[in-house]
Amino acid sequence: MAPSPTGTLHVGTARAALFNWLVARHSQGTFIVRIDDTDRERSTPEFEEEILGSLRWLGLDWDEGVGVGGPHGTYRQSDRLERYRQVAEELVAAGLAYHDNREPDVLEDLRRRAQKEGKHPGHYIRRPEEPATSGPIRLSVPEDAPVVFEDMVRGTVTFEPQDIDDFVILRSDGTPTYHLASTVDDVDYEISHVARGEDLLPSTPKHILLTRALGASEPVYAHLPLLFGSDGKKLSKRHGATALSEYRDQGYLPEAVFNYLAILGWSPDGETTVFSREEAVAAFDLNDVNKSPAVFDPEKLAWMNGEYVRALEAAKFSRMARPFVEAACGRALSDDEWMRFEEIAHLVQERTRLLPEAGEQVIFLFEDVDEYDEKSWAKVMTKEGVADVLDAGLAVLTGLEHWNTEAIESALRSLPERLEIGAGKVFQPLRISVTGSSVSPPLFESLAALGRIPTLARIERARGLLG
RNA sequence: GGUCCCGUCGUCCAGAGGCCUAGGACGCCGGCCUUUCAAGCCGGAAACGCCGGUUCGAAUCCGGUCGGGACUGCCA
Repeated sequence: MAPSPTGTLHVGTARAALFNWLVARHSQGTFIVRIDDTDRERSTPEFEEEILGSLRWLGLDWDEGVGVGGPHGTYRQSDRLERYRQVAEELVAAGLAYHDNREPDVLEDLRRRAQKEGKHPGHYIRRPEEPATSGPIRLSVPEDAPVVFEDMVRGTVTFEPQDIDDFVILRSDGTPTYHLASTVDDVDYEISHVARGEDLLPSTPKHILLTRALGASEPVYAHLPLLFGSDGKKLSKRHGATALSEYRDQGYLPEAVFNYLAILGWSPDGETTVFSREEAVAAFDLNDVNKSPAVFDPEKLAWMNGEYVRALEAAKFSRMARPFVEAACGRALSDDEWMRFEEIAHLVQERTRLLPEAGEQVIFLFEDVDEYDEKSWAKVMTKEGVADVLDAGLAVLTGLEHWNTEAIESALRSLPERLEIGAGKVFQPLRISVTGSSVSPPLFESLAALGRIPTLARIERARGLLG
């Protein structure tokens, strides 16, 4: 795994990392995280931290690389610039690469010519007659044989030499291009498997040629299908959240995101959708990964998150929900208030897919209800007899000796029969009066958690509005 | 334009010549449960891009076609 710290960790990159991790864990291999920061302009330490943090959050621990060390230094390309420059020069000395001092517009002409003739630029971007001693260094692409390789997800992939141009490996400022740096790293770090996005498939013959020029043999490649947005285009900002950290901040559970990402392009058997990390590790095989791109569906992720939220231990759910509840209320809650939440937390948990939803469900516990959901009011509170229901409710609740779920339930349960109306006709007006909406956690528990005084006050208030 | 990759329900994933009247999941629709909403349960609509070929038999193999995508930089 070799992210570039030029931005936050993208979900597509996270998925590639996830697959790398699965391969390593499945085969008891070594999962390595290195940093591709040759783009000094855009790379920052902050992004690097963000990316590593996101990886850890997802649960992708690495055995070797940035932060944890290993036999190959810092695993940061910016610390190896000299190594890359040396390799490039050795290749020049060996006659396998050359300096190219042609002007950009000369090269541009060659490309245009190729395009005009319906050919690949590789036909013309070649070593010039007169070798230069300055300028960027290009690799000399051997023109005698096609580059063929077995991709673990694509199968056999073939590139003709004319379709590969003599690409730049060392820029004129002496810094390596991505191709050089990443290939040298693969060789130096003895990488056995490279699983990366399909967008790098066209670069792979270059990497293979470079690897061979270095006298090494290439790793096994696996090019993962890309992630698309709902419009079938490469996933980007306009499709919603693309940074993994946004999901963390919005209260998604890492296990759920892990599971969802894993199922994009792979499945253990075609029947199972929800599975643990361990099950994924046990079943994973790069050969089983799909070839076709996958559309990232936030709806299914939300559902999946709900599966994991419901499976959470009660205490853990409360702990995780707290910041979202407080955010919904706009203030921190006292321990006393928090105990009231915990009374109905298990009921909230069942109704939560995304943690922020937990907050919305319990605002009524902590904030007074001074306006009501318009639709709910219109549908329920304007009906005949609602005032009588509230009066009756008020009467039985006021007389309660103990204020708890059981007492409230037994008091209210008798009302429908006594008033000779349906249960819903009794409970919905009370629900709206107390919570402000016709949708809420179960009524008796809600009233119990809210407390006697506020409950009665709210019913009275709603009763007053009915005139 | 060129090179390469891809093509099963709206979406994700099964299917590696007969087990397919194509299976599972999300979403959607209907029902049950129920004081609401969820959850759960039951049921439903929904796909092999198209055309040829190989074969007794093709979603599965081959060719073509159409469609989509990636790449095409001294970015990664």
